[in-house]
Amino acid sequence: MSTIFGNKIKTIREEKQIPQRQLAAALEIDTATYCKIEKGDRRAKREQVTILAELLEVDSKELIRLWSADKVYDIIAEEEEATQILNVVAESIVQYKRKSAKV
Amino acid sequence: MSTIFGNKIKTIREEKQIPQRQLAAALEIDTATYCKIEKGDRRAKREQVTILAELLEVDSKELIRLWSADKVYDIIAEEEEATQILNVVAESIVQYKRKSAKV
DNA sequence: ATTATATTTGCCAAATAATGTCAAGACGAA
DNA sequence: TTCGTCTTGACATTATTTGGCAAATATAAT
Repeated sequence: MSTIFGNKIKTIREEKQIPQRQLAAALEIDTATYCKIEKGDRRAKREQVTILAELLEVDSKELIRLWSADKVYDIIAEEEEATQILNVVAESIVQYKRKSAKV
Repeated sequence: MSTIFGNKIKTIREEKQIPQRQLAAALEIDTATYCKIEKGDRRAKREQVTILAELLEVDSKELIRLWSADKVYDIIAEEEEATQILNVVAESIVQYKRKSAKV
């Protein structure tokens, strides 16, 4: 699994010198599970990302962005034309916005 | 669920005037399931996409691209900053390529 | 070296999500 | 109506994800 998100929270946590144990407790999960989240073996839940953002004092939107990026990355990394896929998606988003703007 | 892929195969199928029943048989699934794939209620499996590409005589890479795009779209459509997420992913891909190029 | 603390890993069970089928309904054409 | 096609909902089955426990491996302090 991808580690865009995990690396980010790990870096910040280490900067702030907070043990995994403490964050795990706040998320109400095992330290082992928390560890896996940092390593990219487990995916944090959305609410957990929010909680982490508070504890680590980072912009939660930023974290959500990285967390989402991980999910996307995992899907397209396996594919040859990863970048083109992103283009297709970007296109679709634009098209959708056009439609909803009309309404 | 997103319908980038479903719409595509539906359009082509109709152009070619092939009944769903026939494609469903080729994919070894119920017509109901095939119908759902076109509607975006169910996701085709990767191998099924390949088979469809052959039967519909479309470039399989193209279809895979749309099929992947659907998956990505579903992830980020819910998020506010959908476009920024795509940027983060694009960035990560570039970075990964840099690293692998060095090796 | 020994103890204490922190992190990591493997494996299993529980929870969740996905896939597929069946049965029934909708729709249009003949 | 009847036939063929398409669609939908409920349900069963499967696959994937998630979390905890226990054990292993760092890391740090004494």
